[in-house]
Amino acid sequence: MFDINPTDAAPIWRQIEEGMRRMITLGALKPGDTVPSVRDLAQQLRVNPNTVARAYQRLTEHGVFAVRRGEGTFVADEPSQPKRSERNEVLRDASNRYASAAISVGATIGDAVDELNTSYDRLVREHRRKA
Amino acid sequence: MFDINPTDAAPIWRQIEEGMRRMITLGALKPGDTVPSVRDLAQQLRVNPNTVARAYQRLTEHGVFAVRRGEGTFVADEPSQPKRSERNEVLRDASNRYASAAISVGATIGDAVDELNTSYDRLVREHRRKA
DNA sequence: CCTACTGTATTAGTAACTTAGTACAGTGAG
DNA sequence: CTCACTGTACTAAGTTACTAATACAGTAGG
Repeated sequence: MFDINPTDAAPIWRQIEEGMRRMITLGALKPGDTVPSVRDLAQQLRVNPNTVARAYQRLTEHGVFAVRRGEGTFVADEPSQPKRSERNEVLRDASNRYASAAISVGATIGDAVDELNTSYDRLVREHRRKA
Repeated sequence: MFDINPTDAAPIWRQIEEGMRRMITLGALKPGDTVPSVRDLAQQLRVNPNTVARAYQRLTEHGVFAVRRGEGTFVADEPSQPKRSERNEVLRDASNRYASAAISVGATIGDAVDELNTSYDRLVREHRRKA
């Protein structure tokens, strides 16, 4: 599905949330698809079910997932994309962090862009593989 | 000097450490320059002196700063740059995080690169202004 | 000497995350 | 109905990280 990095500063539930959003954006998960159950995904990722549940709840609150109680969790028919303003804010914050890190280690803008292309392609490829 | 974002997931001491490295990389701080005292910078950034001290200690351990006890802290005569392998690792990790966030909000690679250019330029301009 | 500044060390408090265990309500297949 | 599965809720504990408050040690200048 996707990888969890326990050493990352970002909490696991956020990594799961982001991973699910990535898969939807890239088409590896389509509207109506069933999502692994809380307990299954927890076992697969070797984390606590509560951690997965937290990510699923957030995604449900934001209209990305739809829950049919007793049946399971599904990708919403029209998974809501974040508003453009919010999207831009997230992108800008992430960009600032990356630019800051890049400069602090002496990377040029060219280095940073090259590395970004590599990372982006890798993620796209990873998820397309399982679509 | 530089801005601190208290809402950022990254701890303040790391933001300070990164900010100092940026200023050195961009020439806003040169070898031999004196650095604000722990308490001064703490007051300026509205954070606890210990938080600044932690950043300074790390920079000193890595050979970026030099301390003369009782006198103050200075930029080392030859501030050490991280090894290429470590530099690449930091850059790659940061790039992965950025790419992941970008995809998760539906940004194209073009969007991500544009935003990166903006952030990079802004940081360079900010520090050049005070060099 | 003494005051004011430097960095440093120690201790405590606070908050977040993760894990664990248990329990409850709803659905569907046998 | 019964059983196995769904998501959800709650409490508790443990760990870790960050921040805060205070005291200590060294240096320079009046």
